[in-house]
Amino acid sequence: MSKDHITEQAESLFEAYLEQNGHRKTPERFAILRQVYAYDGHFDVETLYEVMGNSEYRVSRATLYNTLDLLLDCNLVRRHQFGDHGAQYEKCHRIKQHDHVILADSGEVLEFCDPRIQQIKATLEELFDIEVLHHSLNIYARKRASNPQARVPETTHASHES
Amino acid sequence: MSKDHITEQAESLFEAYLEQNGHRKTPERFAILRQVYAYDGHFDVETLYEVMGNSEYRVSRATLYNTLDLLLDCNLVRRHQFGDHGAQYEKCHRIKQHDHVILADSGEVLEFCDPRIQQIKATLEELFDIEVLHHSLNIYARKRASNPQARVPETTHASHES
DNA sequence: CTTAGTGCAAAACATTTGCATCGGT
DNA sequence: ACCGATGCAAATGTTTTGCACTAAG
Repeated sequence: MSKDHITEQAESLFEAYLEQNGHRKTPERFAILRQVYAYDGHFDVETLYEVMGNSEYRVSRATLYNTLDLLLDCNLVRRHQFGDHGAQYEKCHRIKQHDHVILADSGEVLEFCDPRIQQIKATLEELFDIEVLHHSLNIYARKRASNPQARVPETTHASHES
Repeated sequence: MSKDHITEQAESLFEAYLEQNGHRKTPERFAILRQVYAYDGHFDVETLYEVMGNSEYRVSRATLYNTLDLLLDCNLVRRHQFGDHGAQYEKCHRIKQHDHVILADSGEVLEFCDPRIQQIKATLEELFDIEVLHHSLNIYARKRASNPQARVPETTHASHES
């Protein structure tokens, strides 16, 4: 979990972003970026705060919110609002765009990627004469009792998480 | 805005729901339902609270939240989480399912309905062996400067609001 | 040196909860 | 009469803000 290729790449992008926007390159910011990229899956601010407490740099919640905003702005993290309580964040290496299925019972989050969402966005850009910046697609579902062996259709790619 | 057909229908459904679930049919609950259905477009709890203050029945915020939960449960309203601050609600006559485009600049909300989202849901049901309960698709975009006349593609149906 | 960034604690905000009272059933 | 629903205010949990201090440029 120290410094893989993706994390290094993210650090470069972050550094460039900070320079270009006249923000200071503080050690806290990079410590947060590293911690965010060390994380697999979703996390909330409180969790990040706690785990940063044991890290090289201890940062305040205010700094976390501040830095997460910067990371959102340069697309190095994504923010999600699954339920009602508190936003969830996750790292975002721009490959591997995906959306989420939230299971009602367990709160478990599945990921999937369906090309049709891109088609919808393209259609909307024409229809409304807009430029789509990003989107959020959350499917709320529950596990089915029967039919244990599901087969995998062709268009959609799925992956699991936590 | 008094009592159109849709509102009457909603009241019947609400009444049936309350009976079947052993909830009391209080005047507050029906006053809220009527006010919700008098509303065109999205509203937040605070706005509803204020407008209810001038209404036949003045209700507390607690009752609003409580009643909105009931209305959500019987699918007479939908809840949305567009930005960070506070949920937005809207009435939901089960025809006319739609999703939202949020314009970054103005916060204006456009509505659209694309059949491909249903296809995606069907695919996911097979793929993960789940039963989709509902979904939330928000497209964040900004207006385009150029290309004033956009033409309307075939698959997507659009509507405007606010 | 200048001033953005930080930590801390207080404030703001939306939502939930506890409790006494009210009113459907 | 019973007990669920209400209003109010206090509590909760998350995010923001004010301010004095630190450190990046």
